[in-house]
Amino acid sequence: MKRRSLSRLGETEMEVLHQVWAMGEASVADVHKRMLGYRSVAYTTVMTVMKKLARKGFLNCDTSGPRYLYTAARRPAQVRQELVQDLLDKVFHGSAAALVQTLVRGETLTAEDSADIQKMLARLEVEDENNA
Amino acid sequence: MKRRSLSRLGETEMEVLHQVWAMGEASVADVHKRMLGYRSVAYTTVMTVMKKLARKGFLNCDTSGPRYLYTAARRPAQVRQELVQDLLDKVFHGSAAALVQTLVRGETLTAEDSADIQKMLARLEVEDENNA
DNA sequence: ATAATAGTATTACCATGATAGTATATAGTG
DNA sequence: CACTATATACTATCATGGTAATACTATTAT
Repeated sequence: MKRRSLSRLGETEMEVLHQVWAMGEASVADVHKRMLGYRSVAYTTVMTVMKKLARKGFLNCDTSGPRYLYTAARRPAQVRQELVQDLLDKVFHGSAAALVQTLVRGETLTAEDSADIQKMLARLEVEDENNA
Repeated sequence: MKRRSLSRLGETEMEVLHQVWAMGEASVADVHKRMLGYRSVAYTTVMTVMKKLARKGFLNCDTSGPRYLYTAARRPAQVRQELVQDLLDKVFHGSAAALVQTLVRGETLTAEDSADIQKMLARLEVEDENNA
């Protein structure tokens, strides 16, 4: 079976990952409680998902204490990067410009987004010049 | 249980969809032949995927002729838009700027990409002014 | 008309994601 | 030290995506 992109994450998995990232260190109970704030889910479901995330290398689990404590095993930025790359390849054949164009046309960009992005690109160009 | 995965479209599904978009109108054989150009896949696999895409509303199927002809049921731009929105929500909590920042930091942007994007944003601002 | 060909329908298997019930271990408390 | 509250382990169900073999049907060439 073709084990494609290791960064295959389901919706709930992503959700849980976000919670752990946000808390830095979390038990199953911690994550469960936070998730109950906006939707219903069983404690055991969260547990299963966290275990899967650990098996896949997204989380580390410290089992030395009375309750297991999970922490991020990989840098969030890195994980996000891979997810974006995935979409980029699959949907836009690798063209980042095409992706941004979709954002522009979809009216998903706020004025602030636009300004922020321009700032980032400007900075990027300065760096390029320095490296050249 | 309609929880779709992060992309709501599988990899092969996306691949096939791209082929149909590229050809405008295509039979299973057409798509299959093109796919064989870069990877091996069974004819029946392509057929099954196309049928699934039709059931999900991404493709229309004209069964009147001797062979079924599939066409896009929804505008590609629209579909891409949704896929990006999905990633935006799930991974970046809706922040387009954060997404682009990931692109920038991941060195996925070529100089042309950067230039293209700036052009798009500039155009966008002009439009905003006109609408204001 | 019949056989070969080409196309579609049916069916199925496996992996994995989403969800959760039940069983077991363990830490505090009286 | 036994008891209960809680956490984890095990297991199960269901949906869907990827893959494809096999069976059926229609077109075409002889």
